[in-house]
Amino acid sequence: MARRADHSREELYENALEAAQRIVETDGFRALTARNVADAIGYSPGTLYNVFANLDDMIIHLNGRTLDALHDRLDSDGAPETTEQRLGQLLNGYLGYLEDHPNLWNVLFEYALPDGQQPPEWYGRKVEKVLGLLEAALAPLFDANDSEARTDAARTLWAGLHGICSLSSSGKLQIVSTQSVRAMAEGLVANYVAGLRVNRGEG
Amino acid sequence: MARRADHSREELYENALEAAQRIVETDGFRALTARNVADAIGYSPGTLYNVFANLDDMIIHLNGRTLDALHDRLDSDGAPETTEQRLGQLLNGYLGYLEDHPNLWNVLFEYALPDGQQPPEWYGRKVEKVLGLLEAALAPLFDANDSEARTDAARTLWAGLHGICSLSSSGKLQIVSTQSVRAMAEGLVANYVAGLRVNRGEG
DNA sequence: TTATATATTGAACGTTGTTCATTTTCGCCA
DNA sequence: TGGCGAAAATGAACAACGTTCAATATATAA
Repeated sequence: MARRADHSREELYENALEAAQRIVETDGFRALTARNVADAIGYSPGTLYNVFANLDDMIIHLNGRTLDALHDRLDSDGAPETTEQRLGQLLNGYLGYLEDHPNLWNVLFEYALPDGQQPPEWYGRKVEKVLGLLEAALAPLFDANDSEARTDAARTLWAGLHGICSLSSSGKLQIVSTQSVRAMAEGLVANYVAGLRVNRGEG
Repeated sequence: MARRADHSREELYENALEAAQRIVETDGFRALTARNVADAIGYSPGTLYNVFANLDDMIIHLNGRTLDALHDRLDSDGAPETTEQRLGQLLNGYLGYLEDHPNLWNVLFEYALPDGQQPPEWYGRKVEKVLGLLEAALAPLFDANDSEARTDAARTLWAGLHGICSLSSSGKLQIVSTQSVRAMAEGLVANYVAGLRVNRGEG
């Protein structure tokens, strides 16, 4: 028992996260245990602690992968003509990812670090990368030099979408149909953007 | 040892939830364990299972209390003149509660039942009661008979606020100041409502 | 006073995250 | 080729978790 040359540290990292992802997608967040992941990759639980600091750390890395996948899905190369079209494209991508990977999405947003711990810096960069797509789509609605308002708007829309999907998927919004989620999300984007146009026109 | 006449079942229920609340507010969600609650009320862990089906059930009842408290706080009797003033009042109440009871708020929104389980029906009624306040505030923006649009708008705003506060408090929005949260929340309400007015004017 | 019913217990079970002394193997150098 | 040092992997062990339930002690009824 030791020094198996089966896998490098990088391979172990990849295999563990792949297994974690499969476990979450198949059996949900509560099935994501150290022993389950270790079994899935054919190693003992202790080995995981050579790769990750602890389970929290592993989950954050899993969420990092999810953010990357979401970003790739949203970063399509189609060139829509209007701001509204581009936002609709992003919304479709977001809801589509949520539909394809509900459990992964769940871990991404519902998992919280203990107490007041903050995610690491590299994680924040991944978040910013996704938010950057939204910012770019919203750019036509703002003065080029008013980057703060643009950033705030992107965060607000992003958070608003998250709130709708999060509360509805956990049954905290008294919602029945899945159509209603899409309608609310579209309404949020449409009305918020319309409001931005109005206020910009006034300002 | 058994049948202490110390407390009735109702008192036990109240004491347990009070203890649970204090534990959450003091030490956070991860400190909310059956043994901690049992210790706090001077009973053994097994006794809790005479009052609640399990810990999930206890947490849902705790969240029910939180919803009641939030409702009472929002249901102030001031009579603001404009729709925007009333919405600002509700927003202040919401953010105020979040500031006063961050950990309770956290459990209310971040705790999710396992798998696809739904909250019980009485819990849904408490949610609807809070949403009703928002609906009433938004009523002037809709035709009296279009209750569906009104309901959707209330849910959307409610969920949007939740998203902003949830993501920012867990460090997933790259936000530094607490002022920024308020600014985003105010921006969400202002722009969304402005958008509602525009679209209603068009329709 | 005795009997019945029931509230309460706390030991016990299986599982969790996590640690670390031990063991085994790899890679290198003589 | 032989062996030595470094390091990877183990898995038993620990404390704490949710949960169960036979045993028990007490309140109440007879």
